[in-house]
Amino acid sequence: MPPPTTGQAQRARAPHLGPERRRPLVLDAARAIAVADGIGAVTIGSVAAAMGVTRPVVYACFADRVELVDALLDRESGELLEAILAALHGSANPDDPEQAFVDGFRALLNAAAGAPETWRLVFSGEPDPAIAERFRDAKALVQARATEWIRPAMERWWQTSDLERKLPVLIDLFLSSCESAVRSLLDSSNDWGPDDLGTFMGKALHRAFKDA
Amino acid sequence: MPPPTTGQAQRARAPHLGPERRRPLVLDAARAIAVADGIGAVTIGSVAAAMGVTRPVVYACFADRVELVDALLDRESGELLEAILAALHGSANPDDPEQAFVDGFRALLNAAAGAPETWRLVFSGEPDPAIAERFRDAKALVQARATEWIRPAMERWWQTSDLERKLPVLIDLFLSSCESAVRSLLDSSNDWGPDDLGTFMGKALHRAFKDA
DNA sequence: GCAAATTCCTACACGTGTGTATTAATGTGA
DNA sequence: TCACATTAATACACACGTGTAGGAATTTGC
Repeated sequence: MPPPTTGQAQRARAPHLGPERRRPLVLDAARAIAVADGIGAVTIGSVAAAMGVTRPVVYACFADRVELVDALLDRESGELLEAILAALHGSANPDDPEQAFVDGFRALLNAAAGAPETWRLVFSGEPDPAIAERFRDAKALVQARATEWIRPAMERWWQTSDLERKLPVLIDLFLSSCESAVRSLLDSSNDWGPDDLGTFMGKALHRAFKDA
Repeated sequence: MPPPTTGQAQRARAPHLGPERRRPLVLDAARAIAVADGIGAVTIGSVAAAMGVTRPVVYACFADRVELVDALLDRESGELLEAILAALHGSANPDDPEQAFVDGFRALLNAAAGAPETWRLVFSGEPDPAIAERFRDAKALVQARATEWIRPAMERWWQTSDLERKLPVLIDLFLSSCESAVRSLLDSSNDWGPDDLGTFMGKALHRAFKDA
């Protein structure tokens, strides 16, 4: 006997989309789960359940969990990494170091404000050993680029002494400050916007770096 | 037939110690695993195997995984939290704000240098949802104490304007900088020590906060 | 309309980790 | 020395996640 009119009918069969057309939907579902419960909660089963489909359907789109999360991070963090690197490059104002810091932070925070869920996802940390590698790689790239930007700046502007020794410490401090700024921006319990927070943080970090 | 002289005899039965005497040994094994492979690798099974014992023996000491890791974090992070709070309190030099920052960072980093494994463990992040809560609690406590310390300082020393709005941002920046400093100290690829790094970071952060 | 290819669901086998009842060994005190 | 309490090992049942084969439904092309 087919289910009566009471309650929901037992779940209807999902439409025939095929791997190609379903793949983006899988990533959407995966992102929703990751934002809500962390990347660790993204399993083949949870993604399948979230989109009302069985696990083999997901396996038809991605070979395994790692490949799925990999694809998710590729899609989500691509423009994010672009934004970070652009924020570093675009702020190379050779005459006004303070303005360069401010411009950089404002560019970074405007990018974050434009896609808050993505940033919240990537900045929430990496609970999964199979995924940790990706984060390490991305961080290493940003670190390298930041070093590229900061080293000549400190040489040119402030003739900082003993730079090779201080640089690693300062780079870590700089990146931590960027993360902190993004956190503060995404923290909805305050009313900071990208521009005023960027100015505030940029000026503070400029002071910290100026006489280092 | 008992095992011949070749190879190791099949593992001997563990001595009768009882839960009370074995509990600290369990925590030692758990810490070793956590330091080596992260807290996520601390399972009842892995701990039992590491100490040459079967899982029920571990269950006799701790009701479940959460309670075990909880106890580990209690034992390991107790004096660590003490050290952080002491670093905050001890540096309340009311006349010289820069020296206060330097003293605070130096106290923090000296504590970290004194028990590097513990700090590396706690600062490596929190891969486990069941454990994340503990970290959040500890962080909230430190944040509250840091606010207590920084708010009057900024009022008294610098009459910072619009403090209520700026304070959350500055506190997050401050704590991020502390984490960054500890990371740099524990990073063996450089030659910074607690005192010189503390001085360097303390001065930098003082400049950042001075005219915020 | 209807056959055929595509796509989805059901069902299984496996691995790892949890938590517990039962059985066997060890110490210990009389 | 030997019975008895304590303690450890074996073995089981369960939950959850992975990954795969085979049968049923839906599209699509003719």
